[in-house]
Amino acid sequence: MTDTPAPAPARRGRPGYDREQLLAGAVRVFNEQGYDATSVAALTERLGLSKAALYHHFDSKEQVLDASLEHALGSLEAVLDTPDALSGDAIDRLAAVLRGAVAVLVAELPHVTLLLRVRGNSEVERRALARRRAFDQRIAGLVREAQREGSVRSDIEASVVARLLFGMVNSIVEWYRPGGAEDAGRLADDVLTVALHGLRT
Amino acid sequence: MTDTPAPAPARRGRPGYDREQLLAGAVRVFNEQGYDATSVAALTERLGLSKAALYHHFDSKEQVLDASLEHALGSLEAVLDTPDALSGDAIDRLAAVLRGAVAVLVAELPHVTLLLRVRGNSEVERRALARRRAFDQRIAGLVREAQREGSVRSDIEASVVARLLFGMVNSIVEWYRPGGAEDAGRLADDVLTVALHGLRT
DNA sequence: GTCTATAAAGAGATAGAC
DNA sequence: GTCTATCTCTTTATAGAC
Repeated sequence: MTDTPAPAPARRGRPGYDREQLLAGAVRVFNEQGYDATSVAALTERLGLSKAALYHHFDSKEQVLDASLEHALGSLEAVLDTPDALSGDAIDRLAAVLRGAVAVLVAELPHVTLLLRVRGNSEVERRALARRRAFDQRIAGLVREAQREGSVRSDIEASVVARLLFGMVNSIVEWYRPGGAEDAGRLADDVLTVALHGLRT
Repeated sequence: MTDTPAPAPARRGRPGYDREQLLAGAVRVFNEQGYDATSVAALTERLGLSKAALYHHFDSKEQVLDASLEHALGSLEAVLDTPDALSGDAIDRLAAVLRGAVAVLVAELPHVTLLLRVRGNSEVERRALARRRAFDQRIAGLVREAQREGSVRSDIEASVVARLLFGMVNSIVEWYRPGGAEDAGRLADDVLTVALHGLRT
C-alpha cells in the first residue's frame, strides 16, 4: 500500500535511484515489453543507469519481479479483509469486493498488470499464482453464499460466475490509463452495473 | 479453420512431424511457458526433436508465432462476416458475435491464447495487435448501434461496454479446458446471460 | 550510489551429413 | 525429415574502481 509516499522531490542531475523508484520504473518497462522479453541491459538503458547500479539495489532480475508481485497481491488480499467485505449480506460483500478490486487495480495498475501476466516459470511466479488461486477461491465462495441467500442467479455455477466477473475486472489493466475520461469510481460503477444488472434495457 | 483435418493416424516410432503438427505442439508449449520465455532448445526438447529439425519447417521462432497468430485472427475475423453478424437487430448481431467469439475461443484455444498474450515486441506482434484493435473497434461499433436502437443501456460508453464484454470473453482462455464440465455452447449461454441480464435475481 | 569491463552460460540460427 | 556440431550474439550476473 506504499505508493510513492511523497511525490519524490524532483531530483536534479543524476537520478540517484532508491529501491522504490527503481522498482516503479522497472515494472513500467516490464509491462511495456513483457518481463521475459526485457533484458536487464534493455531495462537499465531505459531507466538511464548501468546494470551494476541496478544489481546494487536488487539481487536479481527476479527479485524485482517478486517485489512487484508482493505489492500487487498484498493490496488485493487486503480488499478481502476490509470491513465491508466481512459482514453484511453476501451480495453486498461481493459488490464491495468488486469495487475494492477495481480500486486496487487502478491504484496499483503497474503491479497488478505484471501479476496478471505471470505464467509460473519460476518458484517466485508459482508462489504468486498460488496466492492468486486462493484469492479467486474466496471470490467463488462469496458468489456461492450470494446464490444461497438468493440474491445472485443460481443457474450458473459459482466458480464460472467468479471467473467471468474477475475476467471482466482484470481486463481493465489492458486498456485503462489513469487520467482518461473514466475515473476509478465511475469505472467500478460500470463494472457493477454490467455484472449485476446486465446490458439489456 | 483447418484444425488437424484427420486426427493424424497415430504415427509409430519417430514422430516425423509435418508443419501443422509442429505448429500445434509449439503453440501448446508457448502457452505453458510464455513465448519469450521458451527457448528454441527448450521447445524442441519438449517436442522430442532437434532444433535443426524445427528450422527445417520454419524459418525462425517468430515465424511459428506468426502462423499461430494468423490462425487465431483469421478465425476471429471470420465471426464478424458470418450472416448472423451482418443483418438483423444490432442486439441480435452483437449476441451472435459474442457467441461466435466464444466458439472460436474454445475451438482454437491455443492459438487465441497466444494471441491474447502478445505485447508488440516485434513487427509480427505489432501487426497482430493492429488487427486486434480493428476487431475491437468493430465490436464497439456494434454496441453503439445497439445503444442507438435502444436495446442496450446507454449510460455506459460503448467502448467501455465493448471492452468489458470482451474482457469477460477473453478471460475464458485463462481457465477453460476442453472436456471439462462446461461445454462451449453452455459457456456462451452463460456469458450472454451475465452480459445481457446480469447476475442479480 | 554509480561506473566500465568481463566472466560464464544461454540464445537463435546454420552447416553439412544421413 | 532428421541429426550433431558449431557460429555468433545476447543473456544474467559479478569484480573492482570511483
